[in-house]
Amino acid sequence: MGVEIKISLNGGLYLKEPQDSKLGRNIIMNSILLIDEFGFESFTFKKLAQKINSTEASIYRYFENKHMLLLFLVNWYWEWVSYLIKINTLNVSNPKFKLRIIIHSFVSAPKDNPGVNYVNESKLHDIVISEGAKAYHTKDVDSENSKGLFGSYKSLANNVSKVISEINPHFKYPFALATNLFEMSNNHIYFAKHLPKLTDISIVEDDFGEVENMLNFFVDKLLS
Amino acid sequence: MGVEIKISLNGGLYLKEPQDSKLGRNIIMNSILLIDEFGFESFTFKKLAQKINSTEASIYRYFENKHMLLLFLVNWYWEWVSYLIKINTLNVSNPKFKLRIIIHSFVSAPKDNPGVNYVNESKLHDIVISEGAKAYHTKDVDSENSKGLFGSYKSLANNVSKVISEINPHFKYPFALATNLFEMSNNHIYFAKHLPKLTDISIVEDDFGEVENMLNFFVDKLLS
DNA sequence: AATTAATGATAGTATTACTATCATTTTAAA
DNA sequence: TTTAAAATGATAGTAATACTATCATTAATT
Repeated sequence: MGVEIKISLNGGLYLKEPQDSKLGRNIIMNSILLIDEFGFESFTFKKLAQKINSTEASIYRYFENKHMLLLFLVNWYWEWVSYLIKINTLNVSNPKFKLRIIIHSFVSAPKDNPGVNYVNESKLHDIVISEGAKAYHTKDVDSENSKGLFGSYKSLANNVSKVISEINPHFKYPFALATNLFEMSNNHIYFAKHLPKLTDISIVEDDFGEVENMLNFFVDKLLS
Repeated sequence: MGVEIKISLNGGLYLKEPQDSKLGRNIIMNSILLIDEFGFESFTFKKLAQKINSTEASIYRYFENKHMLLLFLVNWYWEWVSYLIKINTLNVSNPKFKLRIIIHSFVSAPKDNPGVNYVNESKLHDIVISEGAKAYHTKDVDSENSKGLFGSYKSLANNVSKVISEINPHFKYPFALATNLFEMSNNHIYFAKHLPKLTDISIVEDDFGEVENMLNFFVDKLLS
């Protein structure tokens, strides 16, 4: 019943597609809860197995290791944001307006949006904020990148960079600005919560409006 | 012989001041080399002990664990950058000019600068770029922050934010811009090397000039 | 020369990150 | 409906990691 979204990801991220089985979806759902609860370092497949009444061995049949699982989640997240952006900008042609909607889509994505029942998008957002950078800060970046394991993020960045270039075709840094918007959003939400001296943003009751305003201000200034 | 710099850091970062003993300095020096070589995840105190012909137990007398060691290194790095900025801007009063020098100081810091013999500043810079974000993306941020373990970064951000506010007292995001300059610098150097589709920057022969140009461009636009 | 501090050597423990094997259950095909 | 195949569970085991503890030795200090 209702609309079902299935997000398709690079096959190199998993050993067996977790979205296609009950156990797989359970792994996704509860890994999000556990990583959010304990942090990525303290998260283990054993804990996850216990939580879902399964075994380590079974989880290893889906994911090579917890790093791959994190990569999977992060890619899932960016694909989902891409999807949100797509539907939110469907009939919008003005690029300036489009970029505003894009920013709103990824800053406030998890709040009030169509989701998938086995994914808590809000907690997944928190994970991307707190642990996302670890997904690509590895000794294996280059080999993982060549396998396309960062494809979702790259494709999103590419799309946003196109809108930026539409607004100002002479702007020299469309990709850097695009990625910087994502990184800044995540960073300053994190700073506001944990290292407030590093930002001017404050967050009250999960309202990321100030972040959105800041990004819009940056964009306006930079592309003028 | 020559000028000696000793960088003083929050005592909570270590169990025993490593800069004061031969073994301690050896730990610092070789941990930088090993983390750079293997990446933080694969770096262990055992490997380090072997490399310096010492023992795990001895290393544990200096640092609680490898996370603390990383925090120490990162703080050391930011203190060192602060020091560079201070001497490079000694007689500069124009804040716009000052900010340019600041940017140059941290982007190209490790290239041609007075250093400390037991620290390879260039490799330490690489570590900050590749692993730095892990220092504060932990479940223990809050408690570590309350102990002042991110003090060096915060104080640097504070100083830079002051210069930003001098340039434009009406600018609403001096702290966010300051930290964003650091994060952007590190991120885009990393992207240029490993995920070039995420940036417009390219780096040829360790010349970070393009990064510097980009940051200067951003600053000029945003503060105008 | 005596005392204290720093380091080394060695051993041991709990946890992690897996891999392997076989039994059982579920699903799909004939 | 039976049969085969695929998925999962149960159990065991291994190598490495992240420590802690104890005692011996060496170096520094008084």
